[in-house]
Amino acid sequence: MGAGGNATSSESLRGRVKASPYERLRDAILSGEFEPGAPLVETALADILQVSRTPVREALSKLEYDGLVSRERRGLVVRQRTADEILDIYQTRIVLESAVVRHAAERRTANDLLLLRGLLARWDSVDLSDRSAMREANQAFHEALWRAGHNVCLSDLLSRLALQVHRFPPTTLGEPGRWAEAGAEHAQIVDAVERRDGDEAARITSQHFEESMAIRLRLMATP
Amino acid sequence: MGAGGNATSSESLRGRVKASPYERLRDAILSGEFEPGAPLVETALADILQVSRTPVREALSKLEYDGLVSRERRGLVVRQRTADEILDIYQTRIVLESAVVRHAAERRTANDLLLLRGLLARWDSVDLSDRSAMREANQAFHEALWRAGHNVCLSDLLSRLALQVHRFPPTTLGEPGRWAEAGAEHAQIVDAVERRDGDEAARITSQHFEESMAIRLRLMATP
DNA sequence: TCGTGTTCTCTTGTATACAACGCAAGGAGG
DNA sequence: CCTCCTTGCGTTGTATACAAGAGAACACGA
Repeated sequence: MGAGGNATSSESLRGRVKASPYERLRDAILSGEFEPGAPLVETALADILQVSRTPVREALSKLEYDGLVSRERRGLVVRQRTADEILDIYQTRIVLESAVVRHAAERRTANDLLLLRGLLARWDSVDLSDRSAMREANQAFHEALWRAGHNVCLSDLLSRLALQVHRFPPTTLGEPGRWAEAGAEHAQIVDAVERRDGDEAARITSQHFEESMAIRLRLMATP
Repeated sequence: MGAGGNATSSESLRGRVKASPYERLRDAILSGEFEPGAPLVETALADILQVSRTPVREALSKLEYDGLVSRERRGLVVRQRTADEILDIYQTRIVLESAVVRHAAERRTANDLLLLRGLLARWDSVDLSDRSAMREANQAFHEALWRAGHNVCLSDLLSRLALQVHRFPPTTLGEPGRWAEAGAEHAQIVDAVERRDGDEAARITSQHFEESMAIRLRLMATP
């Protein structure tokens, strides 16, 4: 189809040039360009991405491992998470995030702390009308925390888990007042990590994500 | 099997018929048929497995995600874990296993308990000279524990993590006296789960895996 | 003898062709 | 009118052909 009139999703998918099929498809799913439950036909995606089926298959296979697409009786579809699964994912994430800050409190270097303080300082200057900037700032902070834990296995697991709750709504930080509250909690976590107080850091982290989970559940209940 | 004379690894790889390339390669790596660091050339594996490169590539891609193979500058090799990485994996596993039994204590059904008791009862009748039977019994018990936690996300993560420490030695349960000790700890865990005492179950589980980690580190230090 | 440039081979990445399978629609028989 | 079978199409799974890149070996010159 020359002019490419109808396909709503082809626009931004065509746009990104240097990214791999995996990254492009992943971003398309995470951004909601593909609705949950939408069928993913290899030949169609190959057409849109302007590559052959082979790299598309590879990308889909990775996305299946990421838990972003699932295999139906026939073909793959964008994975639809149930409320129960979201709950499971959050509970798992709470466990892992708490563990990682406990490690961070024990193992953090001066550099880790510097980086965390830097990200914390930028928190209040983020434009609250720009959701993607908010998401990015939050992501950067938590990634810095993961790195400060100095456990590659833990941070790998967390980066994969984090993918699965980036789906709609992309963040729970849009709730009124939540941004500032989250910033305060982050500061408390960094303080505890600086004091090498693992228990306290883990406690606050738990609370922080419990709150986030509660907001998401509320959002899911009232769409 | 006709000509396949030299290849030491082709024997059991050719043997299994119905298994997918992924399963066959995974088992070959886990069983140590492929040495850590050994190069995995697609065409060679395709030859051995009697399939084309396409399914082999797919299998290797999954194995890379499992962390069992890693990508060098040129091609893939069986992943060699450093002592630090093993430590990271164990620490992560301790966190997750503790969390799962805490959940199990809260959510276990009567059926879960029945299954666990059944596996526990079989523990002492396992042939201690049969390493693979030991590994299987242990695996079955822990999988039952994962299921009793009723958190799909947690059990998925754990089943993948468990893959990564199945490498040599396949189990730490071969140490003198460790089998009985582990059985006793398992029984304590199940008791705590039955009493719905999550804290105690988590505590014992932590200890259990700390011990396992200590044995493995000792084994790694003196090969 | 050592360093460097070039070629050559081996391996991966990509595209395409073919086979097998499942699903759906349509027709025939009860 | 309903049910069951058959046929056709769409999609995935597999094989193979081709292109591009990285290393190694070799030859040539200093």
